[in-house]
Amino acid sequence: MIKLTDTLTEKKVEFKPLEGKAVKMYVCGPTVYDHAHIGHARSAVVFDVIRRWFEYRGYKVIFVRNYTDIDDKIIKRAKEEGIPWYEVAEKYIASYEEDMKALNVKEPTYKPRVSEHIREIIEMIDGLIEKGYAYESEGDVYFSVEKFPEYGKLSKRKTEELLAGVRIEPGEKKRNPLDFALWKKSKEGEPGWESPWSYGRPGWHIECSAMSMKYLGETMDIHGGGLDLIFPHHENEIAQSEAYTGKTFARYWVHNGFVMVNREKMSKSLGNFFTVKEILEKFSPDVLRLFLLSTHYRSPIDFSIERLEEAKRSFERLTNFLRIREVIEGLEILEGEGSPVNVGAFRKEFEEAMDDDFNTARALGALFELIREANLLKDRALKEGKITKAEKFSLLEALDLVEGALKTLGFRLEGERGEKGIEDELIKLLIEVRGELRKKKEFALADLIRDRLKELGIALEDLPTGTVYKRI
RNA sequence: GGCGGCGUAGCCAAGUGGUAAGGCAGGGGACUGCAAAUCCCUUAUUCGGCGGUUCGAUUCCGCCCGCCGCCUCCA
Repeated sequence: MIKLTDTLTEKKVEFKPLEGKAVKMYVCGPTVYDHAHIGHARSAVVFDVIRRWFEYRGYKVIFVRNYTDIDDKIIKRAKEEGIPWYEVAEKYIASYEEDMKALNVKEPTYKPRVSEHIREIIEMIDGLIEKGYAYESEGDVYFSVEKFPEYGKLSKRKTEELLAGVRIEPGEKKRNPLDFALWKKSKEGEPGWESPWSYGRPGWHIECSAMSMKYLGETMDIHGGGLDLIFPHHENEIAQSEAYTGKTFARYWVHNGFVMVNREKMSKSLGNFFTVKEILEKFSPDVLRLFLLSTHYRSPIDFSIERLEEAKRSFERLTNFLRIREVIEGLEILEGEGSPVNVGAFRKEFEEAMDDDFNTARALGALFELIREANLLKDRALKEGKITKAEKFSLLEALDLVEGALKTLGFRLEGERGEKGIEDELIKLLIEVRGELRKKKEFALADLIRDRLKELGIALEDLPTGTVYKRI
């Protein structure tokens, strides 16, 4: 049973799918006017893990992530760069996808773009006008918030309170200051599409409603995104969608916390952001992922290079463990039972943690605990040079669990088990030669091999059972 | 001002009405020809402060202090 925290009810609830063993999931993707930063990465990784966990639990996940490829910022950027808006969009979609691939975020089932769904959007706006929820005003179309009494239910705001803080702009075309645009008439020289109201473009919120309905139907299971989207974006999505269909739009709302820098939200406007690309130049995607998953997805996480350095060392503890496989393979088998590691208990703890609102921090904790126990057994066996069948089996089981669990969490673990290539064969040959030299106590030569290999990025470790290597 | 969240060891971070997971750093040890790496052990009588409920609270309630977010575009 998977539990998750639903923003709408503000409670941790049991997830029950709308139909069968399927999860219909929509996550708000980026507005593509710049490279993604770590905040975007967090959202992407968090929902990637959620998706992967549902799949691990046997659900078929239909995952939709949109691209907002037409909006004011993109138009502004196009002017700055002196290229058409669609080239800006194209460029940053490519950049985003490159990042997602690097981060090992699974490909969504659908990746709809706003500009390719204008027809659906117009249809929906038309329907909302027909039902009396929206009105046209000088080429713009607005959603009438007062027609939807439940407005504010997601963000826990009352329309009166919202009105109190509103400043009336001069030349306002809205009937009510809280009304939001469904369609915006294009200004001179701006891109747009023909519609019944004007040559214009969709407002920001309507796109997600129209596109999610196209791919997921009128009601979806999970709608996700960053906390900052709750108001007004998701609130508006609920209003227009539920007004349109008369049905529940999303059955569960899931929101991830912010990435902070010096206790402030990482954002474009504050300029305190690190792009995914610049971080990946210094740290592996797995390290970044471990950093992001070391805190519960709903809590804020403070970003810094120091934190990443910590995550890196922490990650090494995981991968070092995966490398003990070859060590235990070489041990002599001893009669008897011994004291095997109770791997099942750790698997249970890991799964329970993940089932409990995707508690990755707790789940990772369980893996670290297992690693300590397994290392303990390994060290003892290594000292004695012997291991019982049951113990060996439990260590192999532990290795499988840790490796499998990490992969389920989306870690790549590339190169952690040693690729089989000519390069590796050559390294093994050098290790063998060095081993012979060491036996003859020709340490100068042996050390030369070790030093030269290190210069090439291959670190040797002399263990009681032999020498192993890893790339650094 | 309205709404929401947070405050757990040097740092990061889980967690529960019954006496504090895990990671990093620090200290000690094992292993080693030397080294590097690795591994093990160890570090909170205590969970922002003050009251209350309770046999018992870090966990529930109230107040206070500090920090953050949303209320405008934002993952």
